[in-house]
Amino acid sequence: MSGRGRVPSGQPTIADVARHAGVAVSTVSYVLSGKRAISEMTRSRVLASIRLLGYHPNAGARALASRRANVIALVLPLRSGIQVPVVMQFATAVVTSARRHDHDVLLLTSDEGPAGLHRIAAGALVDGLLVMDVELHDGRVPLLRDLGRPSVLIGLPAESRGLTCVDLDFERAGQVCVEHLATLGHRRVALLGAPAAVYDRGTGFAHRTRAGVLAAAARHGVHAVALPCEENAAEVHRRVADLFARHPGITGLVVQNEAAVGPVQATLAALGRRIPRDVSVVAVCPDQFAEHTSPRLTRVPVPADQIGQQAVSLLMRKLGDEPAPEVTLLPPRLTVGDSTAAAATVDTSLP
Amino acid sequence: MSGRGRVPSGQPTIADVARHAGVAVSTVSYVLSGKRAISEMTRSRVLASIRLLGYHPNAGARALASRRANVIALVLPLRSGIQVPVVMQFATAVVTSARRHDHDVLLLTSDEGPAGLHRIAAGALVDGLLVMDVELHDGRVPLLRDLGRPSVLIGLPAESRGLTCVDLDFERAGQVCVEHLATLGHRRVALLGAPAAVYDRGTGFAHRTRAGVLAAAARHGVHAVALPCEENAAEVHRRVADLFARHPGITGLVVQNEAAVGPVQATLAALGRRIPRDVSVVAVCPDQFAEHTSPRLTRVPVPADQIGQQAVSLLMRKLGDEPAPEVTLLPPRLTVGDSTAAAATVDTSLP
DNA sequence: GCCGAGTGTCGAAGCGCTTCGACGACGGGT
DNA sequence: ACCCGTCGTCGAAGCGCTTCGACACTCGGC
Repeated sequence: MSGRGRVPSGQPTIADVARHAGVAVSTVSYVLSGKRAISEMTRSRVLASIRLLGYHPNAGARALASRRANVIALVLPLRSGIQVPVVMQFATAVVTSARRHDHDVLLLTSDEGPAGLHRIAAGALVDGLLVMDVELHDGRVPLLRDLGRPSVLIGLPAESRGLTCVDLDFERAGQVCVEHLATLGHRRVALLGAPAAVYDRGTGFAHRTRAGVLAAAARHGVHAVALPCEENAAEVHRRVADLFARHPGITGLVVQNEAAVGPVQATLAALGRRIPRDVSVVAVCPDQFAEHTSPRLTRVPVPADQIGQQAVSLLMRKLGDEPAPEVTLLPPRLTVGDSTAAAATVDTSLP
Repeated sequence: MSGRGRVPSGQPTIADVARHAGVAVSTVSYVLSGKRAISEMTRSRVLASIRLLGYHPNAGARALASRRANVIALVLPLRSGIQVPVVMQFATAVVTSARRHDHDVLLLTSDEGPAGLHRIAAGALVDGLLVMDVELHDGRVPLLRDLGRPSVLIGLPAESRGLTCVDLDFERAGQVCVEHLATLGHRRVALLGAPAAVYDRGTGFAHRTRAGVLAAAARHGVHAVALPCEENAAEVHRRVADLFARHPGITGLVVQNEAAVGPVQATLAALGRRIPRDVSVVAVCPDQFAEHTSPRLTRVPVPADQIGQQAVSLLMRKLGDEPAPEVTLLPPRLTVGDSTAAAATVDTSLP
């Protein structure tokens, strides 16, 4: 036993590589980082040794010395009313693009609260943060401001100064839906929005969509009602039946809630209203989902991939101390399916 | 300017705490880790300084010195046919319980492949791995074996020796569903399983459920057919209609696919078969989902929370060098809803 | 009154990496 | 022939933490 040595980790270290290649440790480091010129000969010799020994730099040591962990945090919502598949799509998009920038992703849930963010950021476990599902008046915003680490929000709080935010332009999305219906001659439409709880906590995308719908309706002389919409079949049924009882002339529906689409279809069928003959339906939902319903939905997809990618790019820019725009809103794109058609002459004799 | 010093990070270090509390650095460390006895007086003085300075240990330094990153990797599937909400539930359960063990979670997607796992593990970014959606003959299994880091699989590969696996006992789940139907007097049942692609790649849970269904059926003298089931409405409709055309006597349905439940209900309605009067339906799906359908489903939930928690516990045990069982199968629990009832006298005059 | 077994604390040696300054070797301008 | 700038490499100093051995003390037992 040689004194107080601990057991070696087993993994080869940069010193092993240096020894094997017959160069200094720092040279190996520079080969890896490219921060100084290295002759082609040395370079290839070092790389060969690295491959041969199966060397992987120790993340902790690297983080300690360089003050960069090459890890970003992804703060996901765990709340009710979130659109699970969309969130999942975000997450994978974020992981994939982060890897493309040579970063890994640490998964946080908001339920550890501000303390969690603080712990992570202060402990230098991550270099920057990506925060999803931001509310209009989000308590985490001031925290992010003085966390001392770059961050990007997915979503748009009421006050975005000094922050970096990315999102779909939900207001435009709402407008686009209504404009599509208006063009088809619909004069009375309704928005089946997010669950009431989502509006209550002031989640941006729900409010902005509603605002867009109402604004576009007003502009085009369309009568519009907006109501929240829960995700379970029974409740959807009740709401939709009630809606048509009150407003029998409605011929256009904008559905914001992927989970509600199925029940809405079923309810319309039960009410004897066919899609798109009697009622046209536009949904805000993933393309993949829309393609699998019958009839195929006319929809405005939430481009989770793009948003995720964009968010990562912006965060990387900030990590590199480059300036980043405060607000990036991606333009919505409406894809016409088979669930919308020209408005029929109003037939008030419908049941 | 004092020579070659770099800019200090801004965060207080353990040395700052030690100085402030008037003790040695090592004493602070021992207060934090509890690995040596510290007098109550010193202890509280140190803790006060920590709080006052807002000290958070640097994760990199800690990882480097202790050879433990206090981070585990969660390897999520990104494939088609996965049950997104269930995966999400897993993920959150894992994050939450990991935090309870003072660990964070690094999110990996399998699409970086084995190289990704290797990079992470060799670089000591994580102490252990949690791998989801394991296939019967999963290519990652041999890799995990010689990765040199503890791992726990969620799912059950064909050969589980030397591994640690957690899952719902899907075989029993299948049995329980059939037994429930058999007890109610059903004599012809069908399993609408996972999408064909899921069987093709040999995903354990799908195969095991099918085996359980068929075995229980045989044992109870029930006639059973099992068929894969895609997730889009049109396809479901085709399959189900075809099924009843071929086997008009079927009165019991086991549906394994949350996404298929809605379309199945719609199809049955379209075929003029009422639930549960004409057809009883048992689903393998989350409780929350089952509660929101009408009628409320009889179901065997996948206890994603429990599985996730259990997986983390096992991984922690392995990280502490304690032995862990190779296979942990959680017993399924059937909850009776309103979608199953006693089999009606066979009425072959049905359309 | 002395020994041995704790207790509580300290100092120092790393953990594996990055980065800074230094320095020899070379080459082009004058 | 000389100086200077550039290129390629090296050595060493940390980064902030854990952990080991050492070293006072205190206390009970004989």
